[in-house]
Amino acid sequence: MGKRRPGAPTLEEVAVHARVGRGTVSRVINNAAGVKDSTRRAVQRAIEELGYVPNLAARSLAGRRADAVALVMTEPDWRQFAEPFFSEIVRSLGDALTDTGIQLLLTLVRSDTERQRFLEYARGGRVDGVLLMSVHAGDPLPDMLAEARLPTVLLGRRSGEEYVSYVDADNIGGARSAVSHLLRQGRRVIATITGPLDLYAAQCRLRGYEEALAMAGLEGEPTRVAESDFTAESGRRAMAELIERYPDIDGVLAASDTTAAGALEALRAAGRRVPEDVAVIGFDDFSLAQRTEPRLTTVRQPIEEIGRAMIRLLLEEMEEGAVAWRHVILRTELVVREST
Amino acid sequence: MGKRRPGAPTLEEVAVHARVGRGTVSRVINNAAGVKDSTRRAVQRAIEELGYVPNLAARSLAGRRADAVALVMTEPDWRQFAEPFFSEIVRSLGDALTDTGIQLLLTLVRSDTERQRFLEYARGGRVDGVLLMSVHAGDPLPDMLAEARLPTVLLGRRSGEEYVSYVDADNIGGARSAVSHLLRQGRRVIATITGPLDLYAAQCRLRGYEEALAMAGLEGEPTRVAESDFTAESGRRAMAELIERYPDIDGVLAASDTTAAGALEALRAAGRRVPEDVAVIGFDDFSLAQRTEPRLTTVRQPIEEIGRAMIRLLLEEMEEGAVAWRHVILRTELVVREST
DNA sequence: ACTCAGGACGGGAGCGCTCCCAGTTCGCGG
DNA sequence: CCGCGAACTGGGAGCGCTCCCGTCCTGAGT
Repeated sequence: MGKRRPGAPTLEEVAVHARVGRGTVSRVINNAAGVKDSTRRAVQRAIEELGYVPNLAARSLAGRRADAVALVMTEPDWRQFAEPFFSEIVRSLGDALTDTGIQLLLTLVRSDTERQRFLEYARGGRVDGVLLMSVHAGDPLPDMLAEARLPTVLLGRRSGEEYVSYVDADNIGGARSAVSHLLRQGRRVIATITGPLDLYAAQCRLRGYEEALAMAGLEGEPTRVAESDFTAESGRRAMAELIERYPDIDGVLAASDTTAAGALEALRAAGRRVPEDVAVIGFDDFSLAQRTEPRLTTVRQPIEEIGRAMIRLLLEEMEEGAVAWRHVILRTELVVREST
Repeated sequence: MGKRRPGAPTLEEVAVHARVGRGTVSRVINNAAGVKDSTRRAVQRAIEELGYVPNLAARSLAGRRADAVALVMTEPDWRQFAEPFFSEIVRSLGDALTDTGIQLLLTLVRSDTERQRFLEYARGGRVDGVLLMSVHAGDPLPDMLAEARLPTVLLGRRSGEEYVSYVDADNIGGARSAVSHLLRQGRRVIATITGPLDLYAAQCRLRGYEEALAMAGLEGEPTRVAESDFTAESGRRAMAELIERYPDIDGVLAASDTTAAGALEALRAAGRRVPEDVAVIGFDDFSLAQRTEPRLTTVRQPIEEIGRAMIRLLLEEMEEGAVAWRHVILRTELVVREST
């Protein structure tokens, strides 16, 4: 299956053509020091003339590295997270890798078969490290990768777990400061629309909401909670439900900007003005937050930093050989706009 | 950068452990015939005991193939196409590959640098073939891949181009039959919401719309067209615009189900009943079409078949070495539900 | 008992690169 | 003009596998 381009020139042929040794050609294509300028140019001309492209399989075999890392997504997330979050993360990871010469490969793992196949691929040495998108609690993949001693970094913690490297945003703090902001504005009937509560991030945001109320001495109050799945549609439904349950509601923290956008629609439909009657806060601060009407106050997730941190941790592990687990929790920040 | 797990067992070690030759172990892990059952079992036990995993770099080097294909997306599409179309395609490609032992790798190409890097990766032999998502007209990637003699299959044609293999749906026919359906229902003021018209698929759907009107002898009529970018939001806007321009509108063909969903909202907001006042037809038949209110009549794209066809063409090219261009145009089908 | 076809099996010869050491050349002070 | 580090350069020794050919063993046929 799949004969490769036959007769592709080899490094050896380039060496002959340039009248130098293999070692020298190798040094040139790897930009290594210690080659006279004139020699280097000669080799480069030979490469040009022959249309030489290094064979990556041979390079991997000899060099014992793949110069590639995988970003693995499991089915559930990449559907619901799909839109902005996913694409933003991929972009920021791509940016963080641009000048490392490392290829970013996305892989979908939707079934046990595919998980197994990916594992063989990874253990077979086709990637030097693995990035995992929001892994669900029961997924055995992180452990399997650890067993294979493959450098691995998770995006987002799973509950409490420490024996794995991860990068996460301070969801608790973000939610807390959002709710505090509402309280400072004099709002008193504050509800929250959560994400799917089997996701640790969603649990954290809920916790932050509760903590802020507690800090304000409102512990006695009932917590007003509706669950969503991060989509606009579910946000609309959840908001409608909250309006019904708490007619005097005057503030809402949504699970994401998308959810908040849905909530805004529901509020409009119910004739409530934002922010006069009800203040709304989103989460994420993707571009959507600036296109809503009114523009959304939201908790900014530092996507760019998350991507950079993930790559940094992964590279460190690749360097040192996965001897320690690293955790980075990035600060979130409230961005105040017109909806509060 | 990135030392690989040191001391991973090699095929040689397995051979020693099982007291057989390297050849035999190779035959076992490749499921090749000509190994006595008892021997095979012994080897498998040795593999088990040593936790042996084949080194894919060595296998690629010796076997001259990568057992992987890349699915390349360029920035523009994977944002706007994003949601259902993209995920459905990936799913169907994944399914079509499951029992070939070939890994599907997604790659994002967002800049010239990344295009170049991917090309090196592909020409370096890390993949045996390339699948391209809806490539835009000016993209040089297909030609570069052809030059490198890498088997390549496009999803969706670019205008008229023939010197490349592709799989596409019959967009013209689909749009035509949708509009004919509306005409048969006695609708006379029929508009269309197109996709971005720099996309050939969108042009084709528009052409189908025009052809159906022409076939019905309505050529004199003005064509009623508004452009969208496939999102629900743009569908809503386009629909609102059409209502204003053609108050007596009684039928609409939308660019996609998502667009149609937006159009439904705009119609509801304008107090038009569907299908009594205005009939709406979508395009794609993704699951969304069954969740709208009313459920959407739509032109079904055979995603499953598209995925299978792409893989089939690619495997054929990989087998024969990219000597011919193959084209497959798949029939679309009108699925009538409640919105007409 | 002897022959011989055919199924099993072993292992040499690479695949194309990197690593690294030994050899060669160069530049410069004495 | 010689001596000596330092800067270059060449090429052997693998990396771990597949391919393939030659050998060995088995058992049926006579």
